[in-house]
Amino acid sequence: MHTENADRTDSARTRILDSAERIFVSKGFSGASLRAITSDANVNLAAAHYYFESKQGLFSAVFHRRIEPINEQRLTNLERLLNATGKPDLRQILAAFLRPVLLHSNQGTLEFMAQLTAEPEELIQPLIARGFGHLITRFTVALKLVFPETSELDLNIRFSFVVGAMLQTIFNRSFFMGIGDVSKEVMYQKLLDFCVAGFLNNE
Amino acid sequence: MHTENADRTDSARTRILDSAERIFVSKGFSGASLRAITSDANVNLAAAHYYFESKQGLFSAVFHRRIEPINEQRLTNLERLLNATGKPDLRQILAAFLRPVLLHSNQGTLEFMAQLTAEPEELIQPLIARGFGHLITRFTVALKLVFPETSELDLNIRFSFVVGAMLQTIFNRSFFMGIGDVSKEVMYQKLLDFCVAGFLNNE
DNA sequence: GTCTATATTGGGATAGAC
DNA sequence: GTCTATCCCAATATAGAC
Repeated sequence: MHTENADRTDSARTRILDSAERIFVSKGFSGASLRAITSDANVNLAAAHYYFESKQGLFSAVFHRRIEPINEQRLTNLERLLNATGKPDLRQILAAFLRPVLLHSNQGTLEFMAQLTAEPEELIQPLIARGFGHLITRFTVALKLVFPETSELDLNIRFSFVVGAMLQTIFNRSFFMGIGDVSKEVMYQKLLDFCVAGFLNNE
Repeated sequence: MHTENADRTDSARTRILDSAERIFVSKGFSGASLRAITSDANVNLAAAHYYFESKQGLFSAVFHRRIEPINEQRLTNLERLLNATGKPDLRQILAAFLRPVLLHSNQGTLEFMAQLTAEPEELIQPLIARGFGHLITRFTVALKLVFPETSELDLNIRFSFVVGAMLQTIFNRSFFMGIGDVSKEVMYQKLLDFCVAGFLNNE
């Protein structure tokens, strides 16, 4: 799928990915047409099929390009944490999960991730399973170290609140940053404070 | 748009609304076709246009049927609270917002509400403005009574975390209720505890 | 108010020239 | 690897009979 020379061919391929990402975000999978995407990317309609075979293939490629690096970073953060200290604290674990998204990702990646939750089951389920399954397992195990008395179900429920607050932050960030001077570092701290406090109390 | 007799005509109209709600939820606005909706509702394709004029009109009707009663209930809860006590507490305010959704709405309504956030801007922006604008204003004012020292921007940010956790709860509820025996009352309490603690800490 | 039939558009996908 | 042309299908919408 990937050739060794990387100039003109990659730039067309990359332009398609960039345009697709933006249009999938604003219109959703069904609402985005290959015609709109390829026109935006200044390539021929057939190029999309040449590089990605199908619209689903293109969506999948957009997904993996952005989500996998983030989740690898999250796992790296977590492993480093567990190796350094026998029993990490809650804030460190949540930070390992939230930091790569809130601080080290561009807005396009974030909005694509948020958009994912609303796509049809049959489209995203295989992507989620491959991209997030291992991650959630590892974080649940880590959380269990901090809350050995708490059931895994309970930990998963609280963790879903964290995910929800994070996604809402992504959706609204540009909105809030438009109103006041709210940097992404500030948003990150506010979100982390909120989640740590919420997680702890919820015994 | 609405006739006085309410038997066969309303039942067709209602069946279309019900089917539309379910299919919009699972496929999104663009992914849902009038053909799929009317076929599911056992009415003719043309009936959808007869009752709702266009696909957008149908979407709008689904929105108003479900969201307006919920938001009226939220406002009623809030007004009762403010009239009863000079200075309500945070938990009461958040409960006024969350209770109508988590305890008194059917799953279809909830999923439709969650799905909303991901629809294209131009589709939902007018609906959101009309359906949620006043609500958010009133709740922000109420929160300002509890946190007079905190900026409105900050209150809005924290409130968005609450909304995010709520939406994630909607998305995942059937999932969690499948795993363990987690009733909606339990989910509601866990969510409320999480949000109150998160909101308070985040000074 | 319900249905058939159809106008019209737009979409994904592919064949085949270059 | 890029482009044109086209196939084929599905979609919204509407006209008009009943």
